[in-house]
Amino acid sequence: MKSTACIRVFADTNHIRQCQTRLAHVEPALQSLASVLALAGNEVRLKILFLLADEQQLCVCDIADVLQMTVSAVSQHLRKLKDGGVLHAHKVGQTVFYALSQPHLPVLQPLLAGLSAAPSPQPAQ
Amino acid sequence: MKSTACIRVFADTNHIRQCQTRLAHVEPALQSLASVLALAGNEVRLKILFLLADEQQLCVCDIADVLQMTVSAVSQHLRKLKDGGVLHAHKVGQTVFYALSQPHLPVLQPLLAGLSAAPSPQPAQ
DNA sequence: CGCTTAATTAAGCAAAAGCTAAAATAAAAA
DNA sequence: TTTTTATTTTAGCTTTTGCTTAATTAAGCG
Repeated sequence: MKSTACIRVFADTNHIRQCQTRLAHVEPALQSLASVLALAGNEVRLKILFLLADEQQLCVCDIADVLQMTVSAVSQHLRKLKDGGVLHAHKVGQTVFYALSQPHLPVLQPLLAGLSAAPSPQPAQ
Repeated sequence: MKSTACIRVFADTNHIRQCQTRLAHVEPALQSLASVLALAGNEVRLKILFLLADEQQLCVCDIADVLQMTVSAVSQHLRKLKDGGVLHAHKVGQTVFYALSQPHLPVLQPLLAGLSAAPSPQPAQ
């Protein structure tokens, strides 16, 4: 993808290759993490995750009410979160309840917990 | 944004309003967090962050070499990260070095640290 | 069964993202 | 000063995202 390489003084080819190796090593984990962060990196979805961390479980309708959004729009977000393994759903009668799912909880819990703690962007100085 | 409210049995209006209040409370922090996660939720940018966590600082050229990407493409990612307060740059001669910045480090550090530790998506069972 | 309710899905569209290629800055070096 | 090098910026284009509206599926209930 790259045509002209930099010919700077410090072009340490060994170093470059070392970085590439290290990257390749974590590639699968990094890819997985990136997808979770991409899901959480949307304000609406992060709100949904925050609510579910608080409330254990909520139905589509409740979430739509809280966020003042269309059921359809919310449902589409929930689908993404479910597909990403962040949420799981269980149906009771005709209502579907969503809840945080195990797999990525270790990543999300601390982020969500930080929200209730620190209101400002700088968390403790 | 919503036309018809759900008329389900458990439509607890008080509960809904309680959730809205709690959300409103963390709104600024949540917004800030979402923007950082959105930045990190891109594979290329997450790689850049991972590299910088390892290497302290790198120039645009180095990163482009490691990622096998155009300098221009990398530069555009770096700009977003810098605008988001995740990175800062300092120029030495004609080369610009980028490094992780303080403000959002408490959020990012644990995520990046988790990468080197656990190769699989499930971090310890 | 037909009707209502909860939720999903599909289609369409505007906005945002991410890349390429080319032009513009800026700081050495010749 | 002209040229080279490192980086940024711009324009253009394709893909993805997130919403709306309308249609569809599914589960009670009269």
